[in-house]
Amino acid sequence: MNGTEIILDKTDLGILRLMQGNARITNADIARELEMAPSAVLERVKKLEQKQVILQYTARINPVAVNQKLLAFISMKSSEGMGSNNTAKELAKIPEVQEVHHIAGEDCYLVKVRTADSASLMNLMRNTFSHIPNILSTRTTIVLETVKEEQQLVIPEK
Amino acid sequence: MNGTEIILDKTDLGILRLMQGNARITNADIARELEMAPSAVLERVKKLEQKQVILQYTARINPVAVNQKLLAFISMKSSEGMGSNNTAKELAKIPEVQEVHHIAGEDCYLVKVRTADSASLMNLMRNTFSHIPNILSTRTTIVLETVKEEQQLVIPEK
DNA sequence: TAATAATTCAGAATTATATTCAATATACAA
DNA sequence: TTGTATATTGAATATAATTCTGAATTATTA
Repeated sequence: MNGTEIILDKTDLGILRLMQGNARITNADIARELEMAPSAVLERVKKLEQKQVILQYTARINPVAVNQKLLAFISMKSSEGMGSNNTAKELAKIPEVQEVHHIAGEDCYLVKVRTADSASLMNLMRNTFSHIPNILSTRTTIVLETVKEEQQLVIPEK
Repeated sequence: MNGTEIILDKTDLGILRLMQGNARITNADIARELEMAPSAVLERVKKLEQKQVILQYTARINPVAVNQKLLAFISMKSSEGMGSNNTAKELAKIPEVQEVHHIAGEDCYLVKVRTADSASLMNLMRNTFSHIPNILSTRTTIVLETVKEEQQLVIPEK
């Protein structure tokens, strides 16, 4: 028992479902949907934010519209011992790096990167990745086509 | 020239930057930040939505809070010919599947999946993936720790 | 069990924001 | 330059957010 357990009831899950689908939904609309008072919705939303159940409200932007056409996954081996993840933390600081996962198996990290094009990916690897210590090797996989990309979670009914 | 080119000016990019950081920011606050009238912000936001520059407003939810503790990447080979991506489309329909990418190289698809635990991943693969035709082989990589996960884009200044 | 405390909620009042619209301004092309 | 389309402003109005209070429910403790 570490005091961090989070218990969410049906109403909370309803709020999360609505906000995951549309973060700009008004409290008033949530209230109508869930048949409660807007003030009560507001209270719950604030609590969900405080408890870090809601991590962020974000607008998903079309990468092509802002000239970020290239998506790549990079597998990286690191010479770091298990337990420390400084390499990962360094990677995480890079804005073009969207994800850093420590994975089971041969390769230590899986890194998701988005840049304008392959040339800028090269630059990023040469200028930025190369300054991060402990990277032994990298294997870059270019995405040719993205069929689905979102991180909507499956929120339980209850 | 296909009429679909999107030209964004400094103001649009400013709006996108603010909304990417906080989708629940008010138009009034955007207006203050960018020194323009709230009504003008509203118009631009609507256009950005129409043009599909803004794809969605979403709340990022802590996966642990809604019992989605397991994250995995699955490499899949498909017997489909290049060009058709029906397998990918089928995969995309599955709610637990967050991403489907067609990648260059040996494996045809990279699939990102989130479930409650390894048992439910097994169930998903046995019950759902197995019904999708043309999948020749899969290689599942379990994520041990996620150091960073977001899809904030690097939005150019101008 | 009874008393107390903590939560949760609804509703009214206030404040702030969204939205609409008409009037200007601006940009652009002929 | 002049006309045309587009974008912006500012005022008015409609909606929504927020605060607060008290009532009701739920948990906690003696």
